[in-house]
Amino acid sequence: MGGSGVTPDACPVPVPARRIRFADVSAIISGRLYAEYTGHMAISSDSQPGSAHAVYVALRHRFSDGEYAPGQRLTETALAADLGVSRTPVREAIGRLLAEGLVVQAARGVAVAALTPKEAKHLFVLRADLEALAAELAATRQAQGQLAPAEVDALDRAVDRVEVAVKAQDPRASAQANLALHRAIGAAAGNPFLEDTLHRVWDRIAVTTVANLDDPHWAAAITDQHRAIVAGIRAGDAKAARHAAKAHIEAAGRAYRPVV
Amino acid sequence: MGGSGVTPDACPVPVPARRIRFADVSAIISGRLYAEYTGHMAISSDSQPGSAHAVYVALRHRFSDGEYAPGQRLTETALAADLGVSRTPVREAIGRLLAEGLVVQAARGVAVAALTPKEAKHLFVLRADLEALAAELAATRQAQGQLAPAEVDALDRAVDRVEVAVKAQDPRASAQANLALHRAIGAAAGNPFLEDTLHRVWDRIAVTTVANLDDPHWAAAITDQHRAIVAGIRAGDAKAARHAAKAHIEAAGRAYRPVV
DNA sequence: TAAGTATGCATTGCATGCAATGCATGTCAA
DNA sequence: TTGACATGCATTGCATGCAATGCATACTTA
Repeated sequence: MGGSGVTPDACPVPVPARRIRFADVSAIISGRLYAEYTGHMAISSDSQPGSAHAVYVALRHRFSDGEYAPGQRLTETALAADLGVSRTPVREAIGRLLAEGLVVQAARGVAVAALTPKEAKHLFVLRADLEALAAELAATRQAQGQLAPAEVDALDRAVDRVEVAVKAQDPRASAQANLALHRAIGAAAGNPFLEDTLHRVWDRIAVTTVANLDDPHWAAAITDQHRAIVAGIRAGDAKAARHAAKAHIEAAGRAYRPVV
Repeated sequence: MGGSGVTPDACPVPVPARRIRFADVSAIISGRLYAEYTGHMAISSDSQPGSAHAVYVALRHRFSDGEYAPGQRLTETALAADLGVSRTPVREAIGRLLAEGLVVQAARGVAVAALTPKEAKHLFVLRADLEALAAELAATRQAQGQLAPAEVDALDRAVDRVEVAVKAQDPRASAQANLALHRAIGAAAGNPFLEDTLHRVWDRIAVTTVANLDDPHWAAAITDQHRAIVAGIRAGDAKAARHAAKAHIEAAGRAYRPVV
């Protein structure tokens, strides 16, 4: 389809741009709508083909592994060579990361997004409210009998795992277990959009969490707060769950120290 | 546009697309860290060069204008021809839209995301909480004297404009004014991450808002609810503002009817 | 030595070629 | 007429070429 089919006067499209010209021939397919999505909203990350997506996942992994220093510049050429693909899929993956705010536009390409203290504060404010909502919704579902007992039990076990890891002073395992718990709560809320938003926020903070658990004072308090949240959910007490979650994240925000 | 490449003065896409010079900024840094200017978080939409971004903005515009039917399929070839660019920037833009959930992966490419009633419900639950937080933060800032009087007055005027448009039974203007008001509140919250998240949610609902204001019952109530929110903000009463905002969005959610 | 300037090169951004894929349509047989 | 099958073609996905851009370094000059 090179440029051969482009009409010469097709180029100037006025800013309002309200004409759909592409409905010409093939846009609408025999009246059939393709809205057959299966709700792959949150964590749709997997089950997608193509190396562009593979690059995206790989980069994402490296990010949460803290493999790149905040502020570090990434060149698509280097990434392409590193991952053994051409620049096109790399470019596409970077575009998504850009849209998600995990990388920012730098002088010449992109750089790994860093968090200023002020940004961190804002993020934690948002996160506190989102997690409060998640806990609230989870508790509500529990009260309405929409939560499987196994799911609730899993929350308790997740809390246990965090406790063990924290006590073992294993920052990496702690962060992982902690994230798993919060993820589970997010899932228990049963709202895919909320879940998706939470993931965005967590990803943005990712590196932080590791550093957070170094604080012994904070480490001592974390399990109690986790238990309070899960207790609220188990009891179906939306208000209690909300407040516990909010308090927890706010405490986490106060414990936050930038990873310099 | 065969093999000649793009002509110097071609007008590929209807977007200003001013070049910004990073030179000044990055020359100062000159070290390895380009992490300073992470500011472009909320509404970073503009002030970015390149036709890929232009395509993204153009598509986004069309989406919120309801120019594409939900479920309608989009082919990158057609879009490229329509916008007068090659497939590469189109592909990149679509990637971002995909990441934002505004389009979904279809059988052969992507389709405009539709909202099932259940999804809409979830979306409004999230939105209610987010806007509640925004109102709360705005009120808090007002109480702390961080909000310019002009900004607060602007909120009132925005409410007025919605009222006028609704009374004039102009759905399109109503939707626009309504969005402007909510945007202003979001901005007054002073949290770029919250603002960004709100934008995502609004965009996902965009089409809905237009249809919403058709309901006369709802149209009658909307101004009072708006006033309650702004009154709470003006008074610096975080709690009142939060509750008013939450109630407002919940009411909007109930008034929601899918746009068939 | 420090400041200003010119130049080379790394890197991006876009266009396009080529191959793989799978949907849709037309054809043939029961 | 209806079903299955085969074929063609639209469309995507990836790689690569080419030109533009601006950073960094070396060089010149005061």
